[in-house]
Amino acid sequence: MSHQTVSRVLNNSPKVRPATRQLVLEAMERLRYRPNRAARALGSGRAGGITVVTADTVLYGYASLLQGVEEAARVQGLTVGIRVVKSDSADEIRETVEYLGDPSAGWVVVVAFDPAGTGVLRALPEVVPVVAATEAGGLAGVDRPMIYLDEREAAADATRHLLGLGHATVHHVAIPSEAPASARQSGWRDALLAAGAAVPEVVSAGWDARSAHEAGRRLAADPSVTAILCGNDDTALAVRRALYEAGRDVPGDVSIVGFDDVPGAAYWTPALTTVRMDFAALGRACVAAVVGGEFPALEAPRLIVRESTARVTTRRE
Amino acid sequence: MSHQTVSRVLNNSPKVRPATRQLVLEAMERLRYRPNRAARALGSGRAGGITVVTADTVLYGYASLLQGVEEAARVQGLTVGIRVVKSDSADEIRETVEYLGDPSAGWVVVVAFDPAGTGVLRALPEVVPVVAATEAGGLAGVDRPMIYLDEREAAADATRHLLGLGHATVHHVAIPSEAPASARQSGWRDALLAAGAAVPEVVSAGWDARSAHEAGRRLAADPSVTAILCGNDDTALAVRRALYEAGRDVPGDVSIVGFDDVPGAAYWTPALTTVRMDFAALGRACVAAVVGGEFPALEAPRLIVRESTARVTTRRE
DNA sequence: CGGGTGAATGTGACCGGTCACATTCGGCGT
DNA sequence: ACGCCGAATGTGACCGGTCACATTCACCCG
Repeated sequence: MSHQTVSRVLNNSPKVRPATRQLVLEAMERLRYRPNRAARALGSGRAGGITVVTADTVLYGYASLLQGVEEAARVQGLTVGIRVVKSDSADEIRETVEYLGDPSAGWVVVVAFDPAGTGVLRALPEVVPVVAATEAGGLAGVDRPMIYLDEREAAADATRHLLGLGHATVHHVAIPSEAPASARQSGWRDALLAAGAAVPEVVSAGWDARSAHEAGRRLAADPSVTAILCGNDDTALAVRRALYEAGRDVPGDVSIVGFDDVPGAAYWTPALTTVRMDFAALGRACVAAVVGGEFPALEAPRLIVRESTARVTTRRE
Repeated sequence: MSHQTVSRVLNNSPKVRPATRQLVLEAMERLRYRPNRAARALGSGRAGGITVVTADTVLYGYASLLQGVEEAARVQGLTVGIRVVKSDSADEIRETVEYLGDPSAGWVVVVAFDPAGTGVLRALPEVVPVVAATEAGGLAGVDRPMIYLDEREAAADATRHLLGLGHATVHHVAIPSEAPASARQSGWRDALLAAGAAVPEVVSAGWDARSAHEAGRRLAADPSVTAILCGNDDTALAVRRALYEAGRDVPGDVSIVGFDDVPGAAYWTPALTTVRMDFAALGRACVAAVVGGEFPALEAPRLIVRESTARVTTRRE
């Protein structure tokens, strides 16, 4: 029995008789043989693995996507590596791209939710097999497979929900990943326009709670704001805090809606009305796209109405 | 110039003249040469990387630790892989151990906060170089390097803080990772004992918000509980919700304390009094322990008093 | 029953480094 | 100027698979 035959059963090539395959499999079991991943990668030129490039590992969306990638990769027998790019500085992008240039990095999944991610995606040489998880709509001028969750309709739903509750308009606090033409913003804006409501200026916040809190303070100071659509749940948390500090009740005085539906959102007080985003499924889809396995259906993001939104009241006690 | 000399400068062996090294370095730059990681791993038998074994990637403690590992690994030029073990089922542990048996897995960091992690740690063959992030005190009967954050004193502090506020005793909701003799529980119990307070039965909860909520409901139903030390911040969130549903105000009627200090904790309403745990530093320390770099000082967990704890009132309006 | 044919298996080189060892170099003592 | 010795460099095998190609096998047909 030659090493080649063994190699063939490992890669389950069709050119091996079932009986022979069985024989090899038994021998492998008996000898407790485990193929060496490094040797495999070296010989074939490509690695049996995926590396995910991300700007963060703690934020819910990123962590959740990573979880999805890992899960899908594991069932396929693929290793998963992780590489964080903190910023979109030229140096950091260059280093990351060099790192990914090594064939043993394998397939690459870049989380292109932010400038760091998109920067890497743009700079990656043609030869590196990559798939990107992006904002809805993908990235203009990039010719790479891209997958996304399209939350445009859900954003519009959320806006209409608020309008339907009697709010004159809906304000929006954006997170860093949002472009002006992003699905969140355009869904929100279009719904406002369609309803003939005023389109307030977007307030921008960072990923950190502090800046979201600051954004919340600005809005809380304006008595005309009664409904806020927040870029994500973390933002909503800080905005709600700012509202509380200003003495404005949620949802009594102001209604808020988040994005993501973090695991605890249903347990907030008040429970948060938010848009559920299935980042883990997005991660699994990325793996399928890059290695070509079963492609899971991506459930569209949808609004989950809970307690943080309410009919506007004209109470003046 | 032989390939061997190049290999030597790559591994910065001392046996190469500075002038020669410089020459090689320049040539590498000119040729845009990048060493192939797979070939390196194959030739040397060991991989230049770390793989993190963890039961979860989304929960704050785990995600944060992973972030710390990645950061430290990246500055050392090490790759980082990730492998999740969802449960401590025999099959899953065996598969994970087999996976780690491959030399190209490199050094291993196992997050042994739970049965899955400790199971892998116990089953790992002697030859696999590993370091474990564990509960305070380490694991009995395991002869492996272990690093931990010792929150015993902080747990005692939190308990004393609550007692000092006039609460007769402090209840405790435990998370899955806690052993009865864990630092959290023994710190809490000892402080109670030292103060001559009753030691209530521990209420156990899972990682999920639902079970924490259920635990909270049980406590909320008992009018004698006025102070609760929660196993982590996520638990505290759900417990606080249960209290709210039962019509009990926080901190007016019941004071709660969490563990971890998740990024948003300061922005809760009321802001959460909690114990800050620096999981990222723990992750960095694991890398240092396993590859032998700069060992960062581990800051001891400490109580951060905010708004969710207050003096017990005897108001009966 | 020989020849032809496609499927199954074997052969040796090769991936890009590292390792153990051989060789050459450079400076020193005499 | 010679020889010596340790330091610097070069040589070839090897890690454990994969690849391209050669060979053998089994079976069918005339």
